[in-house]
Amino acid sequence: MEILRELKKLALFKGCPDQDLTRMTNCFKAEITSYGKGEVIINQSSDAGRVYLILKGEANVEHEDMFGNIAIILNLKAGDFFGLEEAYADKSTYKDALVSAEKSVVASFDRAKIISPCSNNCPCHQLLAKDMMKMISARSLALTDKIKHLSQRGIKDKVLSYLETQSRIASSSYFEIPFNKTELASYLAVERSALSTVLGKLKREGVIDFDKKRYHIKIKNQEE
Amino acid sequence: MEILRELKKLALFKGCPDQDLTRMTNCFKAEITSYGKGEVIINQSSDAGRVYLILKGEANVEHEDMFGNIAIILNLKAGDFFGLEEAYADKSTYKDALVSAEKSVVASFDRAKIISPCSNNCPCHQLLAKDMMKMISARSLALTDKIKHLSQRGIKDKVLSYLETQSRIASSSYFEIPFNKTELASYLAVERSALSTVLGKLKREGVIDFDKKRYHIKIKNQEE
DNA sequence: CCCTTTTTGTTGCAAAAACAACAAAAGTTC
DNA sequence: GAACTTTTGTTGTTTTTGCAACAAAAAGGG
Repeated sequence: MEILRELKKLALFKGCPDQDLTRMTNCFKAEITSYGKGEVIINQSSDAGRVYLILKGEANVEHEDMFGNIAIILNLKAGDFFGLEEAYADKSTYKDALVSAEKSVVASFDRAKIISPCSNNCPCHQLLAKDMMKMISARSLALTDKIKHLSQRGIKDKVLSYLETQSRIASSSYFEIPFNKTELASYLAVERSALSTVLGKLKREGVIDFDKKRYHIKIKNQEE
Repeated sequence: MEILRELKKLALFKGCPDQDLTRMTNCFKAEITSYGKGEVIINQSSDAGRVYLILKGEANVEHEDMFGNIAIILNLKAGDFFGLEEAYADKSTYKDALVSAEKSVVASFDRAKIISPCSNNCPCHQLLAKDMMKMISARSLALTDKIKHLSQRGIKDKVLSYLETQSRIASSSYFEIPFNKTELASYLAVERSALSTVLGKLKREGVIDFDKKRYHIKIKNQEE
């Protein structure tokens, strides 16, 4: 089965023998779908019946507010999930949309099977529960990081806060981000053209350098 | 024991018989401490060895950035925890501080005992695990809500987005928020005086009314 | 009740961001 | 490679926010 091959690549299932994986995917009613760039995987406000797991590519969690503005909340990569919080917190609808950011492959599972102990007594299910806990916790910490970026006073500080976090994640002053300039503006909740101006200034000042999605922090903020 | 009385009031432990509660609190090495307004319960960057549970009063999760600006990330009430994400995601330090927002009573537990199945086989421990999952998920959703407020274009939209969420939580157009104006500015990451101006304008326009920490949304944003 | 501290509202000014419109550059498609 | 689409940078104008300083109001503490 193709599902198996993809799942096995993820850290989440690395401890699972094939046999157990098959049993689990059956139990979870797993389904796999491919999406092209910009395709909506699941719509904002729709029924939260399934949990989604990115197998390949990337997807963005997006939110449209009452004025029609669309903000990118979070970028998800292979191994990341969507909808798990709603499942555990028992929310009946998603409050955000999941949109494929490039060609992607996404698995979805029956939410009820994921959150409650399986009657089939799947061997890896308990292990999985702990991993889920870890993933939700990591998500929560990531959201807190984002709040710190958004809490910065100006565009310059917002973007530097974000880039420094990305640099830390990559453990290098050279790194690639998952957003183009338009998407970055949406992620940081600022005007695209204003962001462009600020980035240009930072480049001219020699603080950072960038090309496409690749960035380089040349001078780090040396306080504290 | 005093601990018992306080714990029993929380939804988290409502299913637990006294006997099991006692066993658990011993097992978790529970400690209880009282704090006055403004007192630091746990410092940013300190070792993340314990998990904190608010028993009485309120506390704020605060973050100081490299410029010395302090932002209120989140307000915690009785029944809310701090440090659980770090425990499950295996982070060794807290990246934020926990500060008592008023007179409060806080329990703390050994993080290792909380996250791994107890060898004593405490009867409620498994039940607790599921509740933890629910709480972390709820936290994650709350952080996403906050990101939506911070993603709004101006102060006016930020504050209205926040107030509408609070109104929804209270299921009433009359509600009380946990922040004074200074704290609200810090929570929404805007200038206090600018917020004051905007709030005054919204009041004069008849959109909202407020007194101290009590607010009333008179005209709801009627789009979408 | 007086004194002190904290909170809140106000104002003028400077700085920054939003907005709009456009042009250049890069990427896609056929 | 020509035509089209998307992304990016630029500029000028308007609006908003940040900042600083101050005064009034409220809260807290002997």
